[in-house]
Parts: sequence; C-alpha cells; structure tokens
Amino acid sequence: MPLFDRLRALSPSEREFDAGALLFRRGDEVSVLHLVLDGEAHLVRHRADGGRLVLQRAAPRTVLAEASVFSERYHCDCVAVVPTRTHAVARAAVRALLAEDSAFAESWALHLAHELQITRLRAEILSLRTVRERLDAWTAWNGDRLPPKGTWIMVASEIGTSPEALYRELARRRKHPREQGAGGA
Amino acid sequence: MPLFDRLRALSPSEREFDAGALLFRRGDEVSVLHLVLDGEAHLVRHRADGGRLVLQRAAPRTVLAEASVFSERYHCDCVAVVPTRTHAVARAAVRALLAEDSAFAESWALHLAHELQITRLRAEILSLRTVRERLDAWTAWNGDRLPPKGTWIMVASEIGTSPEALYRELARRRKHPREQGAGGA
DNA sequence: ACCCCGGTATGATTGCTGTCAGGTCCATGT
DNA sequence: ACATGGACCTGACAGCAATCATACCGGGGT
Repeated sequence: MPLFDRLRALSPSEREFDAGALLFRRGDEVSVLHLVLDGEAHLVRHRADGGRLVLQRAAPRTVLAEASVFSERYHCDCVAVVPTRTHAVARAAVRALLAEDSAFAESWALHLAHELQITRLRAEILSLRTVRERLDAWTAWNGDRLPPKGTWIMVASEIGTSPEALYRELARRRKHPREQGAGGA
Repeated sequence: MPLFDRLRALSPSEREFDAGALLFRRGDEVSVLHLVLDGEAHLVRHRADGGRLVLQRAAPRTVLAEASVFSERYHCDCVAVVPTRTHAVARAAVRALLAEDSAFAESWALHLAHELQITRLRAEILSLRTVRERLDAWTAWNGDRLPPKGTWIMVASEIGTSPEALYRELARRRKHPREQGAGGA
C-alpha cells in the first residue's frame, strides 16, 4: 500500500480550509501531520521585511511538512492558497508507528529519499539557463516524450519558465524536429 | 553524534577515485553506501542523445545516493568530477541498523527530511527570476546577512547565477543599502 | 446556437543576465 | 622583492526570456 494511503488509514479526521486560511503558524505545537487531499497549501517563511519565501508547494496526494514529524513545534507558517481539504493524522500515531513498525519506517524513509531525488533533479533543471535545456532535461526524465496538451502550463511552472516561453519552445520543435536534444557536456 | 559520523563508524573502509573515475554505474549491484570525505562526486543519468542530467552534486561530508540503500541495483552512474575520497559502508550493515535500531532509523529519516527541506528551498530560490530576488531569498534563509567574502563564488553557484552577476548585485547593495529586500507578495 | 473561459499560440518590446575582457587586491611561495 | 594564482570587481555587448498584447480554439453551460 502506498505510504500516503497507509498514513491516511491511521485516523479518519479531515479538515477544510478556505483560500488564505492558515493550516498552522510558526511556533504552534505540532499535533498532526497533514495529507493534502484537494487544493494547494504552501509552507512559507516570512522575512523581516515582509517578503515571503515558499518552502514547499503541496499538491493533492502529498505529505505536508514531513520534517514536522520530528519537531515539537512548527518552524514556518502554512497557508492554503486555494480552498484546501486535508487529512490530519496524529503526530503521535505516526511516531509510534515509525518506532514500532520497521517496515513502515523503511517505507517512510523510502518516500523521503524518493522525494529528495525528485527535488534534487528539479533543482538541477532549474539551474539550467535556457528553456530548451530545461525542456530537454524534463523530457529526458519523463520518458523522452513531450508533455501532453493540457499539462503545459503545469510543466512550465515545474521547469520555472513562463507558459509563453514553453509554447514557443514547443512550436520550435514542431517546426524543426531534428534540432532538439543536442547532447551537451 | 551526527548521522554522517555514526554511519562512518560502521566500518573502516576508504576508497579513492581519480577525476573522471566512476564510483559505480547504472545496473551495478549496490554493495556499499558512499560518504564523501574529499572532492566531489556527481550522480548522473545519461540521455539517449548523449546529454547528461546531474541528479546530485555530493560535496564533502554528504551522503551519496541515499536512495540506493533501498535498491538492489543503481539507477544511475556516479562519477568523481575531481579527485575524490569516500568512506564506503556496507549496505547490509546500514539496512540492519535501520531495521534494528529505531533511534538510528529516526535520525536517518530526520536527515532525509532535512535534506529535502533544504533542497526544496533551493528549488524555490532557483525558480525566482532575478539575481536580486534570489539573493534576497538566500539572505532570508541565512540569517538576513550577506554572504561572507571568500564564499561568494560558492553562493553564486548555489543560487544559480554567474559570479559576475552576484558581484554586481552585491555592489548595488553597497551603493544603495535601502533598496534591498523590497517585500514582495 | 451562443457565450464564456482557459489553454494555446505568436508578435513586439524591454530588461536582465551570461559572457568576454579587462583590471585590482591579497595571500602564498620563492 | 618578485611572481603566481585565485577571488573580487566592473564595463560592454549580445542573447534569451519575461511581459504585454492580441488572437485562435475547444469544451461546458445555458
């Protein structure tokens, strides 16, 4: 059973948040771990000057603030950016399971390692300079296929470019199919 | 004891690699977990067209390819980009420790969660458009202080810009101290 | 059939950054 | 004292992408 569903089976409680509502704030005691069911929640840290720094963008079927399981209190705020529904499982239950069930602990670590791998890749893609290189890297990771229509805007945000820039790059490839994926160092 | 040292204590074996040497290749059986002591090793995936995609840049005192602990075989290549020395601990020993010692399992998960947090932050920084925003984000995370001299080049690579661009931004802040960190949405 | 809206598409402009090319400063070794 | 090398610094230029603006298209609702 996937980790998300395994966690979800721990308890039946669901919570709902309006757009802009806070799931928790910095300094709050960590009592539950949130699993995002619908909507989107951001982990944000507020800067002294009023600026914000997003630490995680949690989409549906993702675990929110994994590190909070090991912390007494939250280190940042969490805000719902659209109406959001989460499944809240007791932190104590998760910790107990981690301590007692080594198979569960392993799948938890596996989940974290996998997320880490994906995120490291995303960081590498974002450190590339041109849209062309980023799309090449994206396709290399996603089975060497161009993204399906309907998902382009999402892909654009994943690789950190504007939708227009991605449209143009895709149009370029439609016109000149041979030139894509020129192997780099 | 930090996780790195705890892992290192598991066994005494060290390995050395010349620049360009492979630590392992895709498909190899995973027998050991590498801890980088000196140098730098990259986890790379090769694309069909000859291009490369870097998945992890492992600096000294980092654990290389954490996910490999849970895998029979490697999913990518690993190459030393400079002369590199690693400490190799048996995968079986790590797995045994994870299964038997729940405190160790917890610190392993904590390590992964922490790395994940840092990497997510880096990805967020890299998705910002201008050097100014990236440096603002960097400073917000690093105690609202500008990076110390001697580390600027490293910071430039962390935030994905050229050293020159960072120098210019730092010079701008020396000249116009008030304009930095204009709080954005 | 019509409207509306979001995704797709593309042209024009502007601005930022990457790169190259120089130059200063300083710690180190001889 | 001198040479060396690395980090720091800045000017000039070119290139790419963000942005703005406009338009097309297809699906869902009425």
